[in-house]
Amino acid sequence: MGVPQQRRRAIRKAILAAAIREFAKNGLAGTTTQVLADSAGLSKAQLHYYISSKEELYEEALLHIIGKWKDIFFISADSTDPGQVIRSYIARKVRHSLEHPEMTRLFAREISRGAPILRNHWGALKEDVERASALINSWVARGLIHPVDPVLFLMNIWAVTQHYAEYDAQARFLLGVPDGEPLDPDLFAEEATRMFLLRCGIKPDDGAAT
Amino acid sequence: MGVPQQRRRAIRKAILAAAIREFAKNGLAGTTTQVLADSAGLSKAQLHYYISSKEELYEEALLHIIGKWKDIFFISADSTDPGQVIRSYIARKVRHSLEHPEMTRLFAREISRGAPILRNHWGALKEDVERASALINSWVARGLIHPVDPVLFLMNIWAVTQHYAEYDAQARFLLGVPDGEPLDPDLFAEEATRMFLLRCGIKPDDGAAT
DNA sequence: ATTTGGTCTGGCCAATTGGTTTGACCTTTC
DNA sequence: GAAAGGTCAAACCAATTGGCCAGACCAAAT
Repeated sequence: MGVPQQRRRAIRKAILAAAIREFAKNGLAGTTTQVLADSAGLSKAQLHYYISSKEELYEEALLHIIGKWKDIFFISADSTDPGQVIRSYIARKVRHSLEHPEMTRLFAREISRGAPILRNHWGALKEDVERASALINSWVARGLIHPVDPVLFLMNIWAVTQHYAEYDAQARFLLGVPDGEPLDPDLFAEEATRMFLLRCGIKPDDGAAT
Repeated sequence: MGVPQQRRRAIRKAILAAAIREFAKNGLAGTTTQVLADSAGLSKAQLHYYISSKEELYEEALLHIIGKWKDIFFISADSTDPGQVIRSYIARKVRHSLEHPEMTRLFAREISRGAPILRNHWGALKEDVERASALINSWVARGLIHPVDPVLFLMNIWAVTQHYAEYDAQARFLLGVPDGEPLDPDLFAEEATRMFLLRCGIKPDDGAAT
């Protein structure tokens, strides 16, 4: 691949990052192509040279996010210890939420609108959820955790772990963390893990079901 | 008050409801005054006769929401039973989230943007949180519940209870509930209550700390 | 009947928007 | 070195937007 190809790729990457950043802040309609261009360090004409339309860039940003998530939040079924699986999953999700809040925010915005775009890509989501549900149900069947509705359990984990990306501003205010300083992922992951493990009947410290 | 005054008030109410509905869907910039007018059953000119600007209407909608919440989500300290207080609080929040998802969504959008408007009205929030925190701390001190960071505890309750308003579309898809049918508040409230009570060391069934 | 005050309408305008065009510039290839 | 093709900036365009205005309408008061 030649140098120009690399340059092209770098620009596209910058555009995508800018898109996620800006769309997350003010939504599809609330983000002008001029703002996108500025945010990506390009002129407006240059931006339009690389993208076909604002709407398509929006969809691309969403697809990029769910693709990335599929990689990061894989639930490995090879561990026999539910406590460890849950703990690791929550820790990864919290960390990602705090490190890339724009992704979570953009995703939330889209769902909150009724998911007009992502609606067409829900097949993958369903698959993942069903795989995770099956795993949780198998834990219940083997008596490793207390009975629980796996879908509600998963959705509640998402709710808690994603909350701190979306409500970053509120959390900072209530916890007294200034804007420059990062929020501590361990603080949230700790508490969330304790809660969900307790829900499963697992003592947070030793990882064994009661 | 005369009939014309009533009419005026009814129109303003319709405008406010339309504002919450539409702003929640597409945000401040994404909502045109024409759409607001249509949604309120008025002409655009008529709308502009009743409001001074789109931005001000947006702020009014936000203030209306937090004002309403202050009334609904008051945590009464007169009950000596933490379990009952928590259970009632969660039930009210879930019910409200499902019955008026637009309010929760609009609020979430604003916070997610960094709360540029609501930032100026955070005094009230802080007060409420501090009152609730004091109550929770007193429970801990009296040994009624297990030790817990009250702010994290509260934020996690919000996360879970508000989740189903924001992620309504996703929840419907995963639970297989068609768009016409309402989501069952008890299903979510049940699970959430169980979880947070367990976190406090309260057995969900009898309401006594272990 | 006429005045008066509030309400409403259609038409209008200035500003902004997404996107295009034109022509210049640069790099590669022959 | 010149032809070709990719890249870019400035000007531009059509469409949309928030908001305004002159006057029509209308109910109540005189």
